[in-house]
Amino acid sequence: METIEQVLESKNIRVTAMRMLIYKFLVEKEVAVTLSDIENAFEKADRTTLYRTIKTFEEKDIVHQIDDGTGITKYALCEKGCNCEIETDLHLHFHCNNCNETICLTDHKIPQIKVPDGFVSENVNLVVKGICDKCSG
Amino acid sequence: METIEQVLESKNIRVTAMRMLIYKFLVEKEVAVTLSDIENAFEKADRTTLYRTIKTFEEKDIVHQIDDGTGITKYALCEKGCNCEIETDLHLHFHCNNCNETICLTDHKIPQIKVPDGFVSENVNLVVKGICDKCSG
DNA sequence: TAGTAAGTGCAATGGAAGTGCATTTGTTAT
DNA sequence: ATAACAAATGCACTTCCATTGCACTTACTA
Ligand SMILES: [Mn+2]
Ligand SMILES: [Mn+2]
Ligand SMILES: [Zn+2]
Ligand SMILES: [Zn+2]
Repeated sequence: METIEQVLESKNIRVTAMRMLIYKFLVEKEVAVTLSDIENAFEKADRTTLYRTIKTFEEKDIVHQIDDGTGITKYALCEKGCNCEIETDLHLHFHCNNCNETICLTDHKIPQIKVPDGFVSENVNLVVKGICDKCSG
Repeated sequence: METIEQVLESKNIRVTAMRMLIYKFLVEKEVAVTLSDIENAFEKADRTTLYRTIKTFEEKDIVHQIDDGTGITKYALCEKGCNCEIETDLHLHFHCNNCNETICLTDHKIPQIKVPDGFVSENVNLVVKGICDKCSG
């Protein structure tokens, strides 16, 4: 089991208190989070710091951004061994219309999508909306 | 061939100068447009009017909204006989990373997406990003 | 341990979306 | 045709999220 320090170090970013806390927060949350979510969890910290921390995490492929159509960008930890660097996010995302939460369905890869002649597909964003398992129960 | 008046009347909204102009603008554009695009095309008109016009068009299923991941909502005319009322937008959208334009691929329907047990899929947003036919030529 | 680079906090900005209210325009009934 | 009503438009203002500049603090490294 890798420690948080080890994760950060392996991504070549400095280990700071703030970063460790935010990383831990993301691990514990099982759903994608907004910047406001993080803000609410760390009221003593400055918004800008949280913002830049998550941006750094994004650049270093620690988290990936999710646009679930709510208009607010969400973030979730990349899975171990995910290679965002090479191609973006192959898995699909599910947004619950009831509880308003968004989760990564990392096991559900996006199928090959055909595009017309002349078009070149570089990546695909796929968001399914509906009712999540917790809400449909 | 239906006139613009006839289109608007068939959707039960009042025919006004502004609405006809915006409708015409949308027909001529072959790509999805932002509110700013419309704003730039009609500098004499007030933003609010344009905003509310497009919202009315959306409600009446004259246009549909597209979230292509750029963070700015775009709009495009619904195809004749498209039934947005029943289910949202079955076709996929293509966003060009080069010219930054987004188009409807109305012939390319979104495939059935499997979700895990307990999840209920209500609708799907699928955006393919890459290079469009004009830019790849 | 001094010097440098990176991280953090505060203040301010910008863009897009949305709303309240007064005015104008279109529709309908007399 | 005109009055009465409803819908459309214009203006001003607000809110929310994202983003930046700059000063200060903390962490690395020579
Ligand atoms: Mn994900
Ligand atoms: Mn479309
Ligand atoms: Zn739910
Ligand atoms: Zn293009």
